[in-house]
Formats: sequence, structure tokens, C-alpha cells
Amino acid sequence: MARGKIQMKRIENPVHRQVTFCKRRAGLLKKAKELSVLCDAEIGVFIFSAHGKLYELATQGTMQGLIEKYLKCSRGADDQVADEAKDNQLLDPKEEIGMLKNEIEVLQRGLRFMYGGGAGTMTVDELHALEKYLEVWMYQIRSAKMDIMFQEIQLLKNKEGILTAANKHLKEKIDEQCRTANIAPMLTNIQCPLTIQNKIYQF
Amino acid sequence: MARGKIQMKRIENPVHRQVTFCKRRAGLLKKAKELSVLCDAEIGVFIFSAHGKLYELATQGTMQGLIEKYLKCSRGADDQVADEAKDNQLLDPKEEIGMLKNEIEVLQRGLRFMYGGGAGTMTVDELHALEKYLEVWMYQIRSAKMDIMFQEIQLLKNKEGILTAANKHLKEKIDEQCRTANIAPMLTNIQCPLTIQNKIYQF
DNA sequence: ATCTATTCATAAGC
DNA sequence: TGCTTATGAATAGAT
Repeated sequence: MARGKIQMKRIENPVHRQVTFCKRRAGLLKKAKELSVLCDAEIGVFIFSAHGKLYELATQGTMQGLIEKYLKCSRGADDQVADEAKDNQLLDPKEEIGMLKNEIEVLQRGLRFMYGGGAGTMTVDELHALEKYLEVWMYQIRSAKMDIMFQEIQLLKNKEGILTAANKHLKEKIDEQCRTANIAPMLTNIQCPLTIQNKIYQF
Repeated sequence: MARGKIQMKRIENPVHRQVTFCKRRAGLLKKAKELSVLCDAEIGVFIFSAHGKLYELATQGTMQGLIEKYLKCSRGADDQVADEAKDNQLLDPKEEIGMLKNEIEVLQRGLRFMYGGGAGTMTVDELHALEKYLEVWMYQIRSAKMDIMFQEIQLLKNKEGILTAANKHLKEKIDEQCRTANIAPMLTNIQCPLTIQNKIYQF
């Protein structure tokens, strides 16, 4: 920057920090707007100051809308573990496709509503109908989300049950081997797995 | 910028636009990170390219967490002039009480409307207020539900990880014991747990 | 806030 | 996509 490079670490002087925060915050939001305009992108930014105050920017529509779009996009695209994504996809592809088609149809209808003459030509009743439709749509999306999460919970519970059973079985095998072989040193060796297993049941 | 100032409007040349998008996107995310580090701020950015591809940055924790924090912060304030509304509410407790009473009254009227039938007693403004109120209310319920479910999923995933590790450990113990004891009959006995374990990994 | 001296970001070209 | 460079922007420190 200017009149001396600054280190990329927290500015300790509170006055300097506050000043820099104001300046750079403005700069960041400006850059975001520019990128949005120049490259036809949709951008959301929110900044929480150290004191918790919120500064936000949504280049198109509302932040709420952007967040919904974000949540829709980030689902299925990338999760933390590859397995989860696979599981979600494997749950019911047909149902997912059906939902997406339905969503597209609703969206197209909504767009025709919006662009086909504008809201000026719409009666209160028509607007009411559209509102109802969007309400149902929201409900369906929410409902589908909940379903997927419930399924995931169920799946994980099943996994847990199987793993617990397997653990129990393995433990019994070890006990049995020890008894059959009558090898004293083995008894000390199996303390460790037993300890681990006890920890598991504490959850 | 360089080698010629550019106009602040959509870049029409698709190649230039794409190149600029990549460069400025990187620049914006860098600036966001810098602001976060220098000024101890928490920043979330998401960028949708014109083609709908998502690029995101969350300087602290996950984007999910940031979004929740954002929604919590922006809730209670109606629209874009959130700060002013908040300030007003915080600065004047009496006014806040008045507003809450008003909201309660609107809600009560809404309930009478629902059960008594007929919107005749409510104005459009009142209905709008009711709608806003129900929207926030719905969001809060949904949000709480989601939080609980996410927590449950996380807990189950942790359990799964520990159980899997314990299983692996137990299996290794068995293998070790078999090698040490060199007992042939045991080899057939341990097939069963191994089979269970393989089933587990198929999820 | 406003003002510079600097550093930084980046448009254009390859 | 990556690198280079000339130039416009951003901004640190001072006022």
C-alpha cells in the first residue's frame, strides 16, 4: 500500500485498525460491485466487524435470495466427505429429478407471470394465487430438505447400529480366542480395545 | 487499472469478460481475506458467475455458520435500512415496547381473521405486517429445527468415526493374536467379523 | 475527513 | 491458462 508496506496480521493499534477497517471495507464492497457489473456476476458479501456489527452487500435482489441460491448450489456440489455426497445422490435419483423438474416448471410459470405484462396487469387475486404457489413451492423445498436430512440421520443410525454390533462381535471373538488359547499375555493386550469400546458408549 | 481505464459496465467481449472475472474474483477474495486478518473481522463472500457457478469464501468457520450468524443479525430489522431500525429500537425502549404491542395486536387480529373468517376487519398494511411477522416466525422455527438436525447428524458422524476406528483396532488385535498364537482354527472363526466389517464400509 | 507517497491490482498483450 | 508490464486504484500514514 502506501507509505510503507504493512504486515498481513491483525493491526494491534485499535485506532489504526478501525480506520483501516472502514477504508478497506469500502474498498472491498466497491470491488464486489465492480466485479458484479463488469462480469455479470451475482455477489453477496457480509462483513462482521470485530464488535459484531454487520455490513452487507447483495448485488442482485436481496441477501435472503442470494443465501437461498447459495444453499441450493452448495448442496450436493461439495460436502466435507465424498461419501456423504454419494449417499445423498444414491438415496433416490428419480425422486430428485422429479423434484427438479417440478421446480423448473414452477419457476417458468412464475417468470411468465412476472415478465408477461408485469405486475401492473395482475389482479389482487392473481397475485394472491402466485403467492400461494410460491408458498407451496417453499414448503416443498423445505420439506424435501427435511426428508433428506431425516434419511441421512436414519442412515447414520443404522451405520452406528451395525458398527456397534460388529464391535461387540469382535470383542467376543477376542475373549473367545483368549479363553481357548489360554495365553496370559493376551489378556493385557485386549484391555485397549475394551477401553475404546467403553468410550464409545459414553456418547 | 492498467493500459487504459475501463468503463464500469458489462464487458461485452466474452473472452475479456471471463479473464477479468477470474482475475477480479481472485482479487476480491484476497482483499476479503486481508480485511479479515488485519481488522479481526468475519467475512463471507459468495460469487455466482454468469453461468451459475459458485465461488465462496468464509474467513471463519463455515459459510453455513456465517449465514446463520447473518440471519440472526439481520432478523428483527425489516428491510435494507436494518441499521437505522435497530438503532431506533435500541435507543428508545418505550418505542420498542409500543412496536411489540402493535405486533401482538396484529397477530391477534390475524388469528381472529383465520378463525373468524373474513379479512374485512384488517387493512392491507396490517395484513402485510402479519405476513412479515409470520415469515420471520416460520423462519425461526425452521432454523431451530435445522440446527437440531445438523447437530444430530454431526454427533452421529462422530460416533461413526469412533466406531469405525474401534472396529479397525479390534480387527488388528485379532489378526495380531492369530499371528502370535498361530492357531489354525481361529482363522476360520474370524471370517465372520471381517465380513460384517466389509458390509459396513459399503455405505 | 483529506491529502500524498507508495504499494497493489490489473488490462492488455503474448 | 500463465506471465509480463504499463498504468490506474487503493490505501497507510500523516495532517
